[in-house]
Amino acid sequence: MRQVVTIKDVARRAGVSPAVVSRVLNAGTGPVAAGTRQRVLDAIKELRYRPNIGARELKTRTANTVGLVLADVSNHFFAQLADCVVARARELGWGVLLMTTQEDAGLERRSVELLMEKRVRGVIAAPTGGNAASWRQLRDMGIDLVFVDRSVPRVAAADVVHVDDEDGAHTATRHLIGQGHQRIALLAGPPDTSTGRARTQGYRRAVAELGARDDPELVLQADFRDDATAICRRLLSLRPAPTGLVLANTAMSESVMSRLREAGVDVPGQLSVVVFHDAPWTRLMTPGVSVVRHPVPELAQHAVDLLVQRLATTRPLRRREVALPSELVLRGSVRHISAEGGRHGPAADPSAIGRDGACRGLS
Amino acid sequence: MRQVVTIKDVARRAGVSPAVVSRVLNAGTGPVAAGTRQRVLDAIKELRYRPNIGARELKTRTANTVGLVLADVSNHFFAQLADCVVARARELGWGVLLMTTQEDAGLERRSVELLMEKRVRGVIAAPTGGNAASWRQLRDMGIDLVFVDRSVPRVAAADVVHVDDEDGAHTATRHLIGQGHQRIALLAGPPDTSTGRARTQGYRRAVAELGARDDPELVLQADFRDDATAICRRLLSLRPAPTGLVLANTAMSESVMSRLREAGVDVPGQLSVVVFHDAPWTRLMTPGVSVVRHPVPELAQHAVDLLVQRLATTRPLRRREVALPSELVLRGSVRHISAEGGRHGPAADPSAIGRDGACRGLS
DNA sequence: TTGTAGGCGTTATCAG
DNA sequence: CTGATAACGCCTACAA
Repeated sequence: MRQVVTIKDVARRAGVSPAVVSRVLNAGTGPVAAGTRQRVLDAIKELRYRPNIGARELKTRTANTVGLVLADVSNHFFAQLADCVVARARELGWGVLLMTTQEDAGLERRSVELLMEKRVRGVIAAPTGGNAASWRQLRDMGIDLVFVDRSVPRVAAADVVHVDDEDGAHTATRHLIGQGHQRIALLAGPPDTSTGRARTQGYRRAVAELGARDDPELVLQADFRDDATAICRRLLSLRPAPTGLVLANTAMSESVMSRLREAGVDVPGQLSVVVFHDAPWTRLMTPGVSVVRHPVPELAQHAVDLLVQRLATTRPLRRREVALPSELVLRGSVRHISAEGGRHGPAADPSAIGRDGACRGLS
Repeated sequence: MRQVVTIKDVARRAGVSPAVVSRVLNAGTGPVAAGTRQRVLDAIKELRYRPNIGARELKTRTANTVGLVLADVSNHFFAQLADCVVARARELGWGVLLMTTQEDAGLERRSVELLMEKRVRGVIAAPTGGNAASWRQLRDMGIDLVFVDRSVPRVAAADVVHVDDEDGAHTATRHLIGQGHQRIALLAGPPDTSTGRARTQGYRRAVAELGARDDPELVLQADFRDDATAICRRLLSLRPAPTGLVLANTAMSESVMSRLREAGVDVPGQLSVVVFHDAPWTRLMTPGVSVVRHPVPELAQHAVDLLVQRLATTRPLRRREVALPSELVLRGSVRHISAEGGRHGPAADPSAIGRDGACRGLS
């Protein structure tokens, strides 16, 4: 970094002291004569002076940067989340330091450490589930923390905004059941994530309500980095073959659908599918894919708002939790079948095909 | 930000001076006895001390943060780019400050200003095309700059790594021509972006080689924020209707495809399409969409590498430009038609359907 | 091998 | 209204 124009240069140019320049920079911080102010402003413009935010933060002990910790921005869900957070943050004049973890707890820990050393003002994170100690230390340093989408149970001092995934999975599974499916597979995230657990629970509850045997083979909890091909092989080798699938692992759903298609699996003729997260591609498949839609913009907005509130006040707020509902969006990837033992009925249920309307609660 | 443990606290705890602590922090910076070092290390651990990077940067005048300026992370192309850049940056111990501009030159300018004030070490950006003065000032401050994907012609001091879009558009158009299409529409980005210009040129060159009349109506240069529905209406109202379409506006291609599908347009029966950027959804449509594949990971890697090289040396390097080739990936969205006047031939060309192989150069 | 002192660019306090 | 002066947390000669 070469030498760059500082507040002193501006002061000299304007024929005043650095203190005065500082005052015009942060208006309201002290008196300054109109004439002087103009001279300073001119000097700033002529010299193209830019204040050094780092130095300012050192002095004032306040940052204008927040950290955003996500697994993977190439996943559309996180990408959309990041986009919303960054946009909202910019409106408030903040910078966003983006860290990705690839779902790796080690990388996550180092990300948190870097964020601490950078003295960011707050952090929004979709945590892997581990690193409770790191998150706590972050909080101990006075850095506010909001978990979004996922959470870490043992970190009490963090706000959390998430989707009611238990209900979402329950609704999705119930929908399949309502269309006559009895053998329904689930592909969820690992049980050490809060979303993986919640979605599995919702699925299990629906299956239990069906009174069906809870075949553990049907529950696939894949690591986010697992190979989609292997998962599909496992899925397709289940006997008797499931007629329904709840695809609740957002990181893998796209590639799983791709593999299924390559394998010649007819959706919904052969397999009915409901996917978590309303990614754009679900609308482009033929037929469209029924999804559990997550309110991503609201998720992001609440996360930022919770953080803002904490940053605005100095006294400690008690922990808050926002649970947003998801909605089941019916398109054409679920087929109605006759109730007897998972054999396919002749016709697709028109009510479940081609519609893009939403339907909350039980299907 | 509450009071937090500083180097002095560690020094006091270890019974040494702050200077010693600093030396063990930055090993190799000066001598320190083994026993002392251990006491300091212990104190650091006990106090859970984290150095204040901001203060360090103020002193050493070097940052470990780079800025990343993109239009919109919910666009898969940029998301993938961001993911690669962030991942690579982390390996090198850097933080990445992400700024999105929504293709708005004003937002871009403010982003650049914030980056300057943050005194980031370098910036990687896919610029809108304006703000030449801002980019220059960034460089004047000694902040290294690499343009990726797009560039600003009037900013000489920036490296640029991009895709040979002229060739890509030419190849795509030639492919359509080779399959018998004579009336081919283009949807590109606005002409004030380097990619919009290059793709339009490549298309024009191919059309000129065909010897066909260059119907200006066929060239749609849409602003990235334009409404996909309006564009589709315009597209579908062209008379005689084009039989081919080069979708070279990455930000809109997904929604345009969506609208076309909703409008009941048969691809490729009615309209043959080649899309820029190999987004995952192109593989999920039926049939798969032929694409001009951009080497995004290489794009990101080169961008980071160029930046690293600049950051590593103090003497000024001369401007470098890396042009990466794209490749045409044939799937099933282009149909072979008989040569006479744009009427559809009976059968799809088998060589252009269902293949996922790549074919560079002329089709 | 260790400690002291000065300063990075900025803001805050307090005399003029 | 303005200007010295002293931090903020850290690094680095240079002196001990």
